[in-house]
Formats: sequence, structure tokens, C-alpha cells
Amino acid sequence: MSTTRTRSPDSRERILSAATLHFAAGGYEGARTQAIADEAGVNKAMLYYHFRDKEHLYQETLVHNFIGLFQEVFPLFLQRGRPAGERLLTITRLYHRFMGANPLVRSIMLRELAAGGEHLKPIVSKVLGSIPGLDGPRVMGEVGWMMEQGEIREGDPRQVFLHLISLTIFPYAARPLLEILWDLEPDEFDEIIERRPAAIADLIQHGLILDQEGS
Amino acid sequence: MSTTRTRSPDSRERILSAATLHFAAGGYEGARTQAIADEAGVNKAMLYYHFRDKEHLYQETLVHNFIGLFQEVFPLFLQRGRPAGERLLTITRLYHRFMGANPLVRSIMLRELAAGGEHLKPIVSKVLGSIPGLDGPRVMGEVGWMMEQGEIREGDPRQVFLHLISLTIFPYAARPLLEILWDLEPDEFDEIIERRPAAIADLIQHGLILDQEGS
DNA sequence: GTCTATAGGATGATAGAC
DNA sequence: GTCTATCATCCTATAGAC
Repeated sequence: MSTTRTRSPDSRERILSAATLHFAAGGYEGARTQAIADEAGVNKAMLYYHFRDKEHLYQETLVHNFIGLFQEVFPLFLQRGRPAGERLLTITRLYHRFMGANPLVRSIMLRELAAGGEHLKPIVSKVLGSIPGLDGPRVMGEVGWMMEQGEIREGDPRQVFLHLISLTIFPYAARPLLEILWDLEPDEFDEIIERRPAAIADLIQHGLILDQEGS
Repeated sequence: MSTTRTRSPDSRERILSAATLHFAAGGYEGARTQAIADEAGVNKAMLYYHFRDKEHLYQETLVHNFIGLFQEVFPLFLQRGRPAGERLLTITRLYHRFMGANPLVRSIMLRELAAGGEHLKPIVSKVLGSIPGLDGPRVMGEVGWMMEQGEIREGDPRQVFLHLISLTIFPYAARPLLEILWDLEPDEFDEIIERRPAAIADLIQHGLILDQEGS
């Protein structure tokens, strides 16, 4: 099939890709519009032709990248039929894989959260809107359902959700510090990251501390 | 005892406090030297009298704040005598408390990590140097010792360490997004944060998924 | 749609008096 | 140690030709 556009591999898309790169590397404050334009192979004025200003370019970049994340991970919570343990482990593994395979999305997300997430409010609805039948309460309700079925321990579903995302993402953030504290080469930390899903599975399946009366 | 410096009514300290505030709020790139000077009640030129440049001011700020964190949390790993379960839960609780009580340190840490931690390398040795008898391998060795004693499940001690810090800190980072996704008021998330230590304790003591043969 | 040129302002850093 | 004044650069954003 032919491309939908006449010619010029869509400068708008190239700008969004370049913006992804530079916002991931420098955050909103650290990214330079000039660098984004250079990276996209267009003149700086083109940024302001396609986007109102840096702020709007940033928000469009967030939407552009978060849609993939939300589409890939959240729907997994909604598929019933298999045992809760298997479902949660699958979600964790796929979430972990997505974060490993998309370092730019990961970095943008972590930077935006660390910055206080002020840019998230206007864009979350757009992201959720692109995923039919998905919303926060629905996902939490599903975790609650697992509890009612006696498949997972009783408690606040939101705490369970926090457990899973924390265990999965934060190691990527902690990496720079731990490489120093543990005196690791980059590939050594890669190994630790690779073994994360198994370690998380071990934790949520069995618990960390051995029972005094035996396993 | 007298101060090590001749006199100067602690303008240096005031600058460091102001820098903490603004680096926490805006990160290295977002913080403005003018704003720091105003906050400290001194002229901008004073920053460059006490510190070579913005970069050095930032590094001194990191050291200044991280010393408290490391002093408060890491030594807890080294106190033997009590059961591993009690020790790990105590560490988690104190770590959690520190992060709640020191939002600026927390924010600076999360921002620096999200930014890639490039500023950490020159300062970690200074921080560790201020805490006698502490180093990364020593802490990990202690977790390994718990495993050898059969007090906690066998595995890579570093994965256990990652579990604990991830479960404790990341919820603070995820807050802005989850308040939107779950449609929460700020005080509602405060409650969730308050209940974190108990939820983490539940996880690491019992594990998330119920055993099929009974608890 | 894409470019050149530049406005207009903010920002890190310094010189030098007191 | 602390200030005033200022430099030199960088950065976002726009005007306007093609």
C-alpha cells in the first residue's frame, strides 16, 4: 500500500520522535528546541508551525508515548479466566518487558513523575480515551475481584497495584545509584534487571520471610 | 567548641537550604540561581563566593541532603541480634518515615535518579565517607547472612534490597499519576501512603498469592 | 510546508567597590 | 563577606519571504 501522505516523511512525526529523544534525555527544562529541530532534520520554526509552543510539544509527546504503555499493560488486568497468580505474573513480566524495550518512554515517565507530574492532568484523559473500556476504578475492581474469589490475600487492591508497579519500574530508576554503591559494570546490572521478573514472582508467590512453623 | 569558619552568619547554610528547596522543586536544570539567592536572602554573587558555580552548588546540596538519608537508613541493616523479619520491617518503616518526613530529600533523590544520576558519582564517596564502617557490599553481605541463617528465602540479596527500596519509595513518585487515575483527593493518597508499611509488611511476611493447599 | 533572520528576555557568571 | 552593576550567552518564540 502507498503512504497516506504525498511526500516528505511527515515532519510532524519526525519532530515528535526527536522530542521524545530529547525530553527523555533532558526532561522538559533540559530539552532544547534547537536540538529537537536539528534531530528531526527541520528548522526550529517548524516546531512552532506544528505545535503552539514547547509546552504543547511536550504534552503531545507525552500522549504519543503513553498511549503505547497504557495500551500494552492495563488491558492485561481485565482478562479473566486464568488463575490470579498466573495473571499477575504475566502482567508483571509484560510490564517489565515493555519498560526494558522502551527506555525513552520509561525515562519520560520517570522524569515527569519526579517533576511532580504537573503535565499529566491535561493528557491522561486523552490517553485513556484511546483505550476503549479502560479506566482506573475498573482495573482496581478487577484486583478486588481476585480477592473476593480467594485467589489473592485480602487487602486494599490499590496497595497490590502499588506493589506490582513499584517492584517493576523502580529498579530502572535506582540503577545509577546502585551501580555506584555495588560497584557494578553496566552489563552486571543488566543481569539483575533480567532476573527481576523471577525475583518478583518469587516474592509475590511465596513471600519473603519464612514461616517459623515451616514453609 | 567554635565554628571552623572565621565568622559569616551562616549565609552558606542558608544558601544550601534554599538550594535544597529549589533543586527539589525544579531539578538541576529548572532551578534558578536568582531564585536560590532570593530565598537565602543574599545577593546572587554570594552563591559564587561560597561555591564555584551552579554545578558545585548542586553537588554540595546533594551531599548535604544525602548524608542524613544514608546515616539514618543504612546502619539499620547492620544491627544483628533481632530476627530478620523484625529487622527488615523496622528498616522499611524507618525508611518510609524518613521519606515522608523529608519530601525535599526525596524529591531531589528521585529527580537526580530520573535524570540518570550523572551527578552521583563524584559525591557518593563523600557521603559514604561520613558514615563509619558502611559500604554497599557490607549491607548486601548482611542480607546474605540472613539467608544463610535460614531467616529469609534464598536468593540474590540485591533483589531483596531492590524489593524493599522499590516498595517504599516508588509510591511517592507514582502519586501524581495515581491521584489522577484513581480520582483521589490529596488526603486520600496520604492515607494510602500511611498504610504502606503495613501493606509491605504483609507482602514480605506472607506473600501475595495464597497457597493452593491452604495458607 | 519550509526556510532565514531576529526579536526579546532570561540566565549563569564576573568585576570591583565597600 | 556582602553588595551593585553588568556582561555575554543562551533560549523560546515570531515575523515574513519563498
